[in-house]
Amino acid sequence: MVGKRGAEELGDSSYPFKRSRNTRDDDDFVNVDDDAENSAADTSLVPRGATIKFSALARKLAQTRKPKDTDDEKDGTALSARQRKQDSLVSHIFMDLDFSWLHLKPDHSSRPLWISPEDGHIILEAFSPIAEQAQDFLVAISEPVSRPAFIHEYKLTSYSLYAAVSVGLQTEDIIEVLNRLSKVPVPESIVSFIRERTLSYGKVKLVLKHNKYFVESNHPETLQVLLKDKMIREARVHTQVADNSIKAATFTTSKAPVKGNLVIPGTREAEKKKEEAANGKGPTPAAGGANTDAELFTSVVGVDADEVDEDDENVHAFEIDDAKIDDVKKRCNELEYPMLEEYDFRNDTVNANLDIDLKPSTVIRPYQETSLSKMFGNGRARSGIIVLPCGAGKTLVGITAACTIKKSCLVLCTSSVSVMQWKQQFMQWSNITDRQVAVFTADQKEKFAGDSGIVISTYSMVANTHNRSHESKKMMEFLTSREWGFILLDEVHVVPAAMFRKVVTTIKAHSKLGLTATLVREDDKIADLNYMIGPKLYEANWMDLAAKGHIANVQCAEVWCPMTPEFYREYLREQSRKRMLLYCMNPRKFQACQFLIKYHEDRGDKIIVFSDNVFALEAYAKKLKKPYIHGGTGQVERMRILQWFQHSPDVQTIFLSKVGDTSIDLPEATCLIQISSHFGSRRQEAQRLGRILRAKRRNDEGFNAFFYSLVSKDTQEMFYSTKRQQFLIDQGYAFKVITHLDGLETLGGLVYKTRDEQIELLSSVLLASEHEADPGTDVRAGEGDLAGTITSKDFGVPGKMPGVQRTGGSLTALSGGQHMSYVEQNKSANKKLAREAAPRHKLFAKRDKEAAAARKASKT
DNA sequence: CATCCCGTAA
DNA sequence: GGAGGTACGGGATG
Repeated sequence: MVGKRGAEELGDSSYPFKRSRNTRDDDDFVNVDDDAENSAADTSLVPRGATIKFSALARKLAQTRKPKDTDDEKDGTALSARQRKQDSLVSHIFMDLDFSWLHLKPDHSSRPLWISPEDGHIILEAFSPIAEQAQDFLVAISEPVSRPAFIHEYKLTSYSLYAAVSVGLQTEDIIEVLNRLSKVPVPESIVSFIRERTLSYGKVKLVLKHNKYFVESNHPETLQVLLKDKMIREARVHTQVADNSIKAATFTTSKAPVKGNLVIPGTREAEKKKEEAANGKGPTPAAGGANTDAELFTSVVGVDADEVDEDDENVHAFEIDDAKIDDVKKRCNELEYPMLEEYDFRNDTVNANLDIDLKPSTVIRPYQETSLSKMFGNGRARSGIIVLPCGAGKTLVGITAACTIKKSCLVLCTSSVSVMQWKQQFMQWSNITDRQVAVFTADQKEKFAGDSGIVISTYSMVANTHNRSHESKKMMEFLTSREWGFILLDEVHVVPAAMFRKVVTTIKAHSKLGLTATLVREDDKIADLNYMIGPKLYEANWMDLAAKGHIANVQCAEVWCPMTPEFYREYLREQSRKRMLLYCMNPRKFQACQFLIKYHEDRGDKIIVFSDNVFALEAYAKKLKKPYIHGGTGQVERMRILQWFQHSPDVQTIFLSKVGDTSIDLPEATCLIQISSHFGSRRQEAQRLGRILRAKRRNDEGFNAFFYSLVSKDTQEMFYSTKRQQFLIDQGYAFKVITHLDGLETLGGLVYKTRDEQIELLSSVLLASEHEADPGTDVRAGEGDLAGTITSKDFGVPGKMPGVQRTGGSLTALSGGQHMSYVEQNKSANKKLAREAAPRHKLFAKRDKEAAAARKASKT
């Protein structure tokens, strides 16, 4: 709905909803309201594929509509004829998505939700007084699709309902609350969808016992159902012990999965406990503890959470082969019996406890508490994923979780830099000693002392199975031979990659927690996380956090830089691979960049300029006399530049290539400029924005951080830019379009001001791109060599990149994003312009000749 | 440290 | 619907 979202839409195929619209015939909703106010238009959702404009139009059209319609064929009155005509008119606009037949509740205005009967999309009026509560609830049961300022869109999916169930919500409560919040009665299709999907959820568990995996259930029938599946049957391991009913030895079932007196450290509740203890009162039984969960629930739901009566005494289980865990989990998901992974860590007597706690001074923020309460809601540790924006303290959430579980813990990150950061954070926030935190990277292979501790490592270190040094082998043995209480997966969105997913199976852990800021990938693998790690337990709303001051408030802008005529002419002539270089090196973009740097340096901002293209990066940095770092920059040099940037008032601006996206620990910056950002990667865009979210609040104005994308007008860049912004727009960020920078012309020392300078630049660009085309040049070797332009044979072929253009139905339009839609108008005119044998600058005459000669030579 | 190889993103 | 062909990091090795 919001452009083409593909990758992150979970469980897309799983809708049983029919597209039929016979409801009109078999219900009498339409006859209920004689109230003129309840015109048909009000009952229409803002449907998929229709714009807001359409709905306004529909309202107008339907204003005269009388509530009675359709079945009075026999009347044949002029009225019903007119009605039919109008109906068909409206229907024509909405096509299949005309939901005007939905019955609107009399007090609909006080209810914030619209529910689409067809695809499970839920629209929330974010301006409603109870929007915040409704949002809490919706986040629990559905996937946020888009959350701009006023209208939020969510979507019910199998996975989201799975998540809802695993956080403790029950089928009827979900339906009840939905109904309470909705302007229309929850459509039957939705009710049955929820029932159907939640029926089997939570019935099967995956349990780790004595280093072996068991599929466990209270209902032997369920296991029989699963065993009917060939794949699962083959994964089963037959043990000599009684096959079907292993009585769990250590931590089966006992009783009631209520939160009991589990206290997550660092929370207000923990504070309370401490006070009580200090007052000598001793812990009041079930003080706070048992309540907060219920409170949380009731505050949202308005009904009491029933005591869950699971667990009769007998638990049935069968063992499965560790190598096939991944497949079995996947299969179970497909069979609609997703396996819960819960770790009853407090009753685990097999694995040694770890003496770890948060430092008394550490207090966690409300949203961190919320996300953790989803994880520990029933007193056990649920596996799952927590999504928090960068800079919102993901690390602390992970550490707090580790402090709650108090068992051996394995932390996995993407780079060795972040390994060190995690260690440092562990030392900073918790009372863990240096000896208990072991680091496992290429240069450090430590083991912790004692029988429990924390190991921090990288994915590649653990996933790599071949070609290991002796020490690594020994270390791996250490990691794989033991049972881990808890595994923390940093940047969890990388896990679905073929290599990294191996870790999930090779390491045996009772519970897993994935942390990420951007749960999107440009491929379709993100859904795999659901069975690999677990459901998404919590996803923060960036705008909320910004509003509450936890992360910076960012002003986003896209700066449109027109191409100079010379550059544009070359752009139109060139093959796709050189095009990109041309629009990166557009002199006007140079100027815009210079202007913005100047402007923000004067304000006292720290500025980071990103460029994916190393050639452009160097050219810009050298021209504007700023330090730059790219992949080829040595470690020492990097540190020096970063030190300058952080401490020296003289260095306010640095230029970074892709290195800055990951693994460089960037100091705080308040302004970010992108000069080349290719291939619409939403994750990269979000990650870069995250670099400035830590910015401290400044009191003097509303925004305290700035994010600019420089885009050459009328080039493919516009196209990718729009796509890249999608994620942020869905998070509620509004991109402003700046077409003119005030005062740019008068800026002193403006670069490439004269035409001659521009042409010189152009020729150097063309020279470079020629040079780059030489076969056999090692891209990595050359400093100053043109290190690679990304190309694709589809690059720039119209119609070849589906889904990048924003479609009319997008709610993101409401965020101001509609200005972003970019379609290259009148392409044929462009081509024509390019074909016309306009006189080119004499500088290129020679080059053209050579190029022609080269082409000829290669043909023969 | 440079070099290889591999893996990843998009 | 899928490959694209590049910048980058990590690990192992000499």
